[in-house]
Amino acid sequence: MDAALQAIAEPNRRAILRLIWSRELPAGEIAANFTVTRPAISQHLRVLKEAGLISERREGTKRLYRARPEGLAEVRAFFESMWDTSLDRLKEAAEAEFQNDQRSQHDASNDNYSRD
Amino acid sequence: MDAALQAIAEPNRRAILRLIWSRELPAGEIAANFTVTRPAISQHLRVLKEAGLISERREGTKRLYRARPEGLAEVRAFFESMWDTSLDRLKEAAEAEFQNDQRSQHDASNDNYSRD
DNA sequence: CACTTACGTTAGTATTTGCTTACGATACCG
DNA sequence: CGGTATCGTAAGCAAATACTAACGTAAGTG
Repeated sequence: MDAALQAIAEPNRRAILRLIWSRELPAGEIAANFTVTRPAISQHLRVLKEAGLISERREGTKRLYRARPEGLAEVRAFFESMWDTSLDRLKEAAEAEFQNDQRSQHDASNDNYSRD
Repeated sequence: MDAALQAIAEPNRRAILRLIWSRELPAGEIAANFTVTRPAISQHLRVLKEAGLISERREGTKRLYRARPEGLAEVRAFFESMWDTSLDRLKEAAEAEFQNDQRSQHDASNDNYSRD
């Protein structure tokens, strides 16, 4: 899962993933959609493959790539787990609000980032 | 959203996020949970904050940090969108298969950078 | 066979990243 | 005021990263 998160942190790799999410494409056509060189895309494809996010299939001299949704689902589980624990927090917040009616800043969090 | 994905790609930052997901914690106590030095954690906190993933509150000489689920939700939207487009694709694929075998890239995905 | 197509791989490089060791800033307390 | 917590910032460094140019490889094609 660590490798998958690392892989999708790169914008070009996310674009690749989107490109071959539902249709299979040869490496050349994938690379044609980017400004970087073909070897660069080839390297990105390797990272994605080793992260389990895409699959490769050879057909003659071509290599067809396709996204592997199961790989991303693995990453998605990370977020779901976070939201599960977030229920604890919501419960705490609810209890606090029940005890004393204080409307200080329980939702503000807008732009109260302070700066020196 | 780019910054958020980049931020959670780092294992220590994910650990920080989990640590302050449901409870507010001062920087020192956060750092106490790691082997790296306190300044390193301080830098991670800055990255997380600039990515909109955490919020900071000052109390005396302490700085209390807390996760900002809205930030992660933003990232989660990325995954949802992937699955949404996947449905579109599947529908298209089904229709295409029903009608005939036609290969025109009418959807153009998005910005297709070109290169020679 | 030579030649082409469609790729990956290697070597080298500039930039970014995560870290540590100083140092600076701010709130507090006597 | 000086001294102590608590914490961010600056500088510097080793490692990782994303890239390009050049080369290597395997599958056709004549």
